[in-house]
Amino acid sequence: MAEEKQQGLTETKKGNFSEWYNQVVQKAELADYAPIRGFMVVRPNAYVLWESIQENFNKAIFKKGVRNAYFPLLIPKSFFEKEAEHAEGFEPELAWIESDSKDVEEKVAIRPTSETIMYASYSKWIRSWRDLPLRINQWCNVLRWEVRQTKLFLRTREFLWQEGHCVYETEEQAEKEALMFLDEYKNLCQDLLAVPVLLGQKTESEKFAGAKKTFTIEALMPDGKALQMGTSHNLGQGFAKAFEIEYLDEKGNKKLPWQNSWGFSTRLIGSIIMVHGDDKGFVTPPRLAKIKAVIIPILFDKTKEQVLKKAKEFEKKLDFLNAFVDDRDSYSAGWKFNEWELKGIPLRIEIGPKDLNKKQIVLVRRDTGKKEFVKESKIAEKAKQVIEEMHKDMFKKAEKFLKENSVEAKTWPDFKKALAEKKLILAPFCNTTECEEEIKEETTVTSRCIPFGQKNQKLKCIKCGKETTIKAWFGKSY
RNA sequence: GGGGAUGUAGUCUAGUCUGGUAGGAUUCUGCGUUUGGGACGCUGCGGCCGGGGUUCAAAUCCUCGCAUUCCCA
Repeated sequence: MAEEKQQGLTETKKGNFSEWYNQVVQKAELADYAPIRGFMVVRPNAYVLWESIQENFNKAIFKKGVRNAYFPLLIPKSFFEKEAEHAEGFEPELAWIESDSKDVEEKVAIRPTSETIMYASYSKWIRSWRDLPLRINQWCNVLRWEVRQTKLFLRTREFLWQEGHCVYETEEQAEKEALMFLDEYKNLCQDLLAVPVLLGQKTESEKFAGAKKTFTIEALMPDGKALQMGTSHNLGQGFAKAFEIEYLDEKGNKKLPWQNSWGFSTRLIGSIIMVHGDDKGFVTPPRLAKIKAVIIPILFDKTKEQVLKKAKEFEKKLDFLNAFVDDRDSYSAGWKFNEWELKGIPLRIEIGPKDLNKKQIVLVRRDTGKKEFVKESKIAEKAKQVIEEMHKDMFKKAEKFLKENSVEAKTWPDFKKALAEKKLILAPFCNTTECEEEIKEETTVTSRCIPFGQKNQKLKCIKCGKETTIKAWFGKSY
């Protein structure tokens, strides 16, 4: 009957994954294409997820002393010239503003990231060791003029993100906190989005333009591609030098501070769709969901009034889930089931005449479709419990997939075999740009990260055979 | 970076080869009957991606552009 369900998905997750993804995004009304190539409209169903992410993350970083602020959209050309590596990295993707205005002002570009514009302010604000550490975050949009094929949420020219930018007296502090924020990212992904991630450091060729070190969290998508979920950088003193951020220490000596920056984007929403979505549509991670339950009354003429009254009662009782009654008259119950499954509301509560008599309701989980009869008096408690179970089960399922699809390779043939199986591969690596280039040329895979905490090992690089002490994750990536 | 494919109503699609009144399904409006896994009857609204060209005549042919998408590296 699938072909008759015009509203539902016509492609499966195991079929054409890319087409399935596009359908979920559009049919669950998460995003739509904009009239300009490579741009997207974030629709309310997805924006509410972003707000939920913001709410949670703001709370976490506030406790770490971070305050939110907002800096300008436009960046003067000269700012890009101050830090050479940074400029070189972003130059190809910059969008310059053209203006018919007669004013001859300096050429400006739309921010691809805000290091430069923020640090210009920082250099004015920081005078003393007492001004440090300075920790500022901003939520904003950025623009990177991608030429590659775009994909809703995963790669668009404009996207929403947060970028934190901190300044410290010592490198030790800067790096320690870069790792601390990375850890917050991990918590956000795993505890809120139910997406397991691998932590590590980026290789030389994958690190951020202008950074000394880049740390990352990476997730594995169902098609075997890795998705970078967030990064944090030890920026060293390069930007401080370029933007003349200086301070006087306790002894009155002029010093250059150390910096870090860290960011994640609306790409996270793409990861949720891919990881948790199924053939019925989107599945909202239950802790993330703003509306956690929909109440569907089963209406018959004779009992309509009573059933609706009871449904409204539950709406109030379940206000903490932002539950709402779908009392639309023009749709059958079955239609509503399908619609809310497509849109991914975690819990469905059915109330019909049979339930009234038995003083119960029907509770259905979106992820497994499992139905349960619950006594009226137990519903709030039960709903809370199911939401937690659902989160844990969704995380476990994704974690199992990650484990089953990541392998260790000791030899180059092993590496290529694992690659053919679309796996994430842990392999000894010499961490040179040349070697990484060669691997990329031959296989199209890139390094994802170098896991933390590796003890000194005597290894030989998977490609060039040179001695090394580290292993790195490799895989295709978005 | 290379190679395909597609564009007709909110959605899916017929018509394109061979130029001649753009048809259906679904959604949507309204009314009535319905509602425990995509109900039904009647009614109404809504369309050829954009520019240029060929022609008596273009959804159809040519051309440029725009947009979307898939595969490979």
